[in-house]
Amino acid sequence: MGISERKEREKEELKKAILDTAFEMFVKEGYAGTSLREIAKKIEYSPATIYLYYKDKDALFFDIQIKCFKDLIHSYRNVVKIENPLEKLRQMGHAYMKHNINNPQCFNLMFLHDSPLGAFKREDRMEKYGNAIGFLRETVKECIKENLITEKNEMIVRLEVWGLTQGLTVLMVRKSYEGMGLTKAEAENYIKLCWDNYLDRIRV
Amino acid sequence: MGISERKEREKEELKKAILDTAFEMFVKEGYAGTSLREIAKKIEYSPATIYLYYKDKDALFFDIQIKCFKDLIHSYRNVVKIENPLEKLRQMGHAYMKHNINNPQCFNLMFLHDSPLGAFKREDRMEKYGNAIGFLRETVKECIKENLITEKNEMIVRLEVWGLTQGLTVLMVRKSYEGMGLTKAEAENYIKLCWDNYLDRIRV
DNA sequence: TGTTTTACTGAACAGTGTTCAGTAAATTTG
DNA sequence: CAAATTTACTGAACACTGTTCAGTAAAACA
Repeated sequence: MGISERKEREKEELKKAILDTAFEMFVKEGYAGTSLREIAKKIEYSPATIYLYYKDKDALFFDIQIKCFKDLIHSYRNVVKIENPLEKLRQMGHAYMKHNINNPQCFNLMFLHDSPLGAFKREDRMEKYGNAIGFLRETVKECIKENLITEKNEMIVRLEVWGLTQGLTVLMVRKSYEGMGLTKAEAENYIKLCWDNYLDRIRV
Repeated sequence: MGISERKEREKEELKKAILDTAFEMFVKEGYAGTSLREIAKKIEYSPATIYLYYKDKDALFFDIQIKCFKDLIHSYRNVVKIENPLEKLRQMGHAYMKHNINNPQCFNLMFLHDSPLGAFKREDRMEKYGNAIGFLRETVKECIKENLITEKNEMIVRLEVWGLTQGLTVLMVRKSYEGMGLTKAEAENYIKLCWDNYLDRIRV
């Protein structure tokens, strides 16, 4: 069965080529700025061919989002090793914000772009950022268990942590700091201070 | 000069008709889901006519954003009267989140949609949410001045407040709470708790 | 060798934002 | 009042977009 295996391999290679090219363009130009025709031209196939591998633009976009989430989770690789849960939470926040500020378009695609998310089943979505959510949940749980923070309601902490880091990131990515008379570098410094400040306040 | 005045009035009426129809559609269908041809059809004019009143779709969208910001600021009308700065800040946050949760598409258009914002000069942007920013700045300043909060760095407080409320709102609008196993009503309750919690922690 | 399956494409459809020559009516001018 | 000009608008076109589908070569199988 060597032939059919080779064919299978070739198909997967083409699918990967589509995905990689699409990723590059989505990240550079955003969702609206990326056209399937351009992707097709870059990989030297007809636009129709893409439809043999992806149902439509949103199905392709969904896989792009997954790739973005994988990259995000990968940026946690040094954080997961940290012993102290509160320090782990702190580094997690910093890693999260830093990664997204450095990859603003990925952040857009993951959290800010709207339409296609709703088109997929809840389970599909779950799987996407399931790991990231789980990591946060476990770390918060450890912090409470080891009596490192004053707030004992796990959900409250999770929402505050997520809300604050997410909000500060949006502030950076959308350049809202400009309206406050800050440069990007200044704002980035303040963001870090905010996050450390918050953790210092909730620590026991 | 009654005639030219009438003409001027008619022109403004048509411009308003375009804006109102566009607002309705932008809020219902989002930026991408709104087409100038449909707007034109609704007001019973040719698509080309819109271009006599707005340079392009983004110029129209810019005015829509201003309308959204006006609505947002209007939702503060009962908050501004509050005497105690810290209580004013609290109600401000609640009003902000409530308004945006009830008008998620406006929130999208104001803060989450990306492309056209960058196309306008900084001063134009400033003017848009200038009042909202100013209101937050003044309230925070009062809180510090009257020694109501422990943190004395004005910018830190402003960023934390904005970041947290913005982040919690994004969490609601983008339904991230679903990934945490919460219903919308539950999440909305938690959000409020988070915000009150935060303020209780920074109060002196 | 003939048949079927596979992988792909060209052309078309319906939609988009945008431009511009042209037009009919209203206004101003001679 | 008639002619010239300005005003407000439009139809048609251009260059795009996502998407579909009949058709086609080549490869695999019988």
